[in-house]
Amino acid sequence: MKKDRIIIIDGNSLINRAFYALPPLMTKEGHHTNAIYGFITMLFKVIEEYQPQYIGVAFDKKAPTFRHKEFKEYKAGRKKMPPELGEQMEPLKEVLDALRIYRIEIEGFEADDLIGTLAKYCEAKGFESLIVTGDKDALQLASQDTKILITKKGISNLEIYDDKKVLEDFEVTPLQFIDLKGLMGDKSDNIPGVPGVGEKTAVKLIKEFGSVENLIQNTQQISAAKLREKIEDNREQAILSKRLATIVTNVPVAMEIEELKVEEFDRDRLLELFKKYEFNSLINKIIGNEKRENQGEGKEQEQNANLCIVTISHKEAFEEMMKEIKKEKTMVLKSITEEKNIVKNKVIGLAIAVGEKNQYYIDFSDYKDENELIGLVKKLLEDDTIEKVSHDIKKELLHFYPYGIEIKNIVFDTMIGEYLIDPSKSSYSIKELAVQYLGENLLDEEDLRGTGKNKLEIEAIPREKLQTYLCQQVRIINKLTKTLDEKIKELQLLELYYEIELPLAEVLASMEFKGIQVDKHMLEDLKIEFKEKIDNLTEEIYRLAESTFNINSPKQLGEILFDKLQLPPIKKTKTGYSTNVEVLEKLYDKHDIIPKILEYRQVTKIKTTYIDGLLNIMNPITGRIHSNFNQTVTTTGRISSTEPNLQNIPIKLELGRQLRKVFGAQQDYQLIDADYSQIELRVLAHISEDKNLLESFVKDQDVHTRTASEIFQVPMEEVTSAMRSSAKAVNFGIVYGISDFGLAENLNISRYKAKQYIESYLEKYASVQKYMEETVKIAKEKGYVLTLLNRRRYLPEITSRNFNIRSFGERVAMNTPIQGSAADIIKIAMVKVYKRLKEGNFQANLILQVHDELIVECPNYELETVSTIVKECMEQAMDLKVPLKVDLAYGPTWYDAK
DNA sequence: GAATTCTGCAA
DNA sequence: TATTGCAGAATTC
Repeated sequence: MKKDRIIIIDGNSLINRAFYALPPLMTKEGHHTNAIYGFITMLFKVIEEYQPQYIGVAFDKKAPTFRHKEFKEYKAGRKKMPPELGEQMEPLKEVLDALRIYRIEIEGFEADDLIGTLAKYCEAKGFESLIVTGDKDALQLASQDTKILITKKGISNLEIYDDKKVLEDFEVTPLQFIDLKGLMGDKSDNIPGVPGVGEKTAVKLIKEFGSVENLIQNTQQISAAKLREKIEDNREQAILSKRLATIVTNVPVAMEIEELKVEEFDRDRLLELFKKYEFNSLINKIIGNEKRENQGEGKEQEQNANLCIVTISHKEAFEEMMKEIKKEKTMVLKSITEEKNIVKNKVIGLAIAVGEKNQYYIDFSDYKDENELIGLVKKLLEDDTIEKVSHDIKKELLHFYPYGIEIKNIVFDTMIGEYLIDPSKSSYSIKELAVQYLGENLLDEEDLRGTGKNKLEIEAIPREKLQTYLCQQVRIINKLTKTLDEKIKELQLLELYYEIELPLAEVLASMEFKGIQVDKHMLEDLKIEFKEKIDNLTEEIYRLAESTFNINSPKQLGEILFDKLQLPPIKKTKTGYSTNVEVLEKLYDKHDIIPKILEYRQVTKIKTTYIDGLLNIMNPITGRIHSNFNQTVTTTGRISSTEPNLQNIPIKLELGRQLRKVFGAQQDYQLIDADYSQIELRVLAHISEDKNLLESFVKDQDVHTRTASEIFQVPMEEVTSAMRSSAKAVNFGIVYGISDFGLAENLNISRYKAKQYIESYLEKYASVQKYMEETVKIAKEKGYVLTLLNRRRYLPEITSRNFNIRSFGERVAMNTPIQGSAADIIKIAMVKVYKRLKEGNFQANLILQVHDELIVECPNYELETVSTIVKECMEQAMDLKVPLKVDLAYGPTWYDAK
């Protein structure tokens, strides 16, 4: 018969391990959770792996133990538990209670003693015991039936020890482990041992004499005189140390072993706690397990349980569905396409939810007459009387543009909704939403396609799987719409959501679809030109270094510069020497190789990131670049751009700026470039109502010159360019949430001087100071900050007891309302421009946004009108206490339009 | 192959 | 130890 198995966990040891092994995790409300998370992950892992019949977690009690009574310095000098960990103890116990796992705690005894007693008891009963701990002390308990699982590096690796393994690894028996400690002592518990005896000597002695007692009775046999003396002088201390290190195995415990029997956990309570601590992956795991258990007949059927799908494959069925939709007036849609090309993607499947119960699914390859189908879908999606809801509607728009279909009457997007509710999340998938709001576990793309080399092409996914996947999604979206809408209302985000973000999705879709023209020939010529430059520089650098190496590798470059050439290392990174521009510039005159490396860096950056990058991603059909504009990435409300990032095309240095010549308007068109002048400082003037700052903008002064004049106390005419550029840095600093350290770094001046600059700024701009203090205060009280349109960002960092984290929170509190309000403003402008151009049937198109700048591709004959419209929409976007100013220019290329 | 680090580009 | 992003190359796991 198989033995019963018990797992005994050293709670204190394990939670400590988990705490230090994991990066800090925090909930929205600012509770630290990393130790709980790590502990539970580890717990689940051992339970899964060893399937115990019994389980218990032992904790230390605060009360002093017999060891303290015997030796009052016991555990003295031990560092107090950091509060970030301390606050996690009680929550962990709550979770264990929800798991219905027995907690073993007895006053006057340490967890070790309870574990030892329990293990010996179980051994006698014929159980197999597994002790999980991060502490080697427990190894003294190892035997054939009592095994010790010790955490190795991190938390996921456990090493298993029985008596044999202990002997193998440490050359002593488990019980002799105690003797070792008697001699070596233990710093962390403040057990003295014999001074001067370390691990090596202790092992040697115990191997020879067998035990501490035998050793001190036979000291005359120790040949080394010094060692003998040490042992003889510390006899009592060795004995005492051994006793302190001995785990007690006969604690009087009034406990029934049956209490430790594994039980069904309290599901609802557990999910509630996991939700509170935002352990979404654990929620997933539990729900996933339940699904698997209930399954029996395969995953598909289970996943289908909540679905009621009607498949549409002919006209009559489609029209039947259409009737149903018209009755309901609202539909949720989600489609999937072959991954080919943005301008000719082919839709494979379309799922539609109508009301709570019904899902329809159209498999495009099942439908006989494709033209007929497209016609019907067009009629449906363009029907202005039917409201459309989706998750990531921009994607849906793009899926249907190639068919000449424009989805009309879009009323909700759950992805954007959740983004406004909390913009700090790392992902906004339907799966996440389902877990968070409904506790449901869905298929995701990974389940569908697999990962790595086994990843399937979308075309290769079995049809039924695709159908289930999409129908699940529309069902969930439908369920979530109301909840999210209410939340949006509650947070006073209605205007931002319905007037700005939702219409913006369509603007972004159109920008992506349109793309921007690039000059392929020019790029190819540049590629050759830059390759030659790089080859020459490489050769030159190798010559100067007198060896070949990978110049791109900071590690190898560091070795050449700082070891071989003996240049002074200015700065270090986590892994070695820093070789960044600042460092290299300080070394500029120290060696001829440095200027070459700087040039090499500049040239390779342009070639690899921009020239090669752009050529790789050019659309072969349109000859244009269709960047992806993401609406739910930034925490402040800005838009981000990827594949490629068109928001960081070089401009500061002429060499890089030349690249802008490859971005052009098509024949007989111009690029109009319109950018806000000082939008962030204008926002700051508006929010803070600072007299000086307001006046600066109302009078349309050069704001940096004005700032210089204030800080340095000279008339504006006497401001030198050096003063102006310092003032400019201060203005930047103000927007970012200033610190003297940061300003000093940026201006390359002393921290003291930077502090003076800041102080004189805040003195002159007193209301700015007041605003900064106020916003930090509000952030601390409420836990979030708001933009002009109530866009919200939570700041759990701001109450941290860690100075760095808290300071970060404070800077973010100051910066987000400014950066975020500027983002609100340009988004309004984008929606307005798009609308005006569309309604006026202009041929011009908005094609790019770069945070404070809009780019429109415009036919020559519309130039004047469109320029006026763009300028007007931008300047009138919001009514502030200062005017919004827009600089506008146009030309055949982006280079010329700036 | 995925994740992380360093570097550097923009507003 | 200044805000928000994205990407390429090297390196590590």
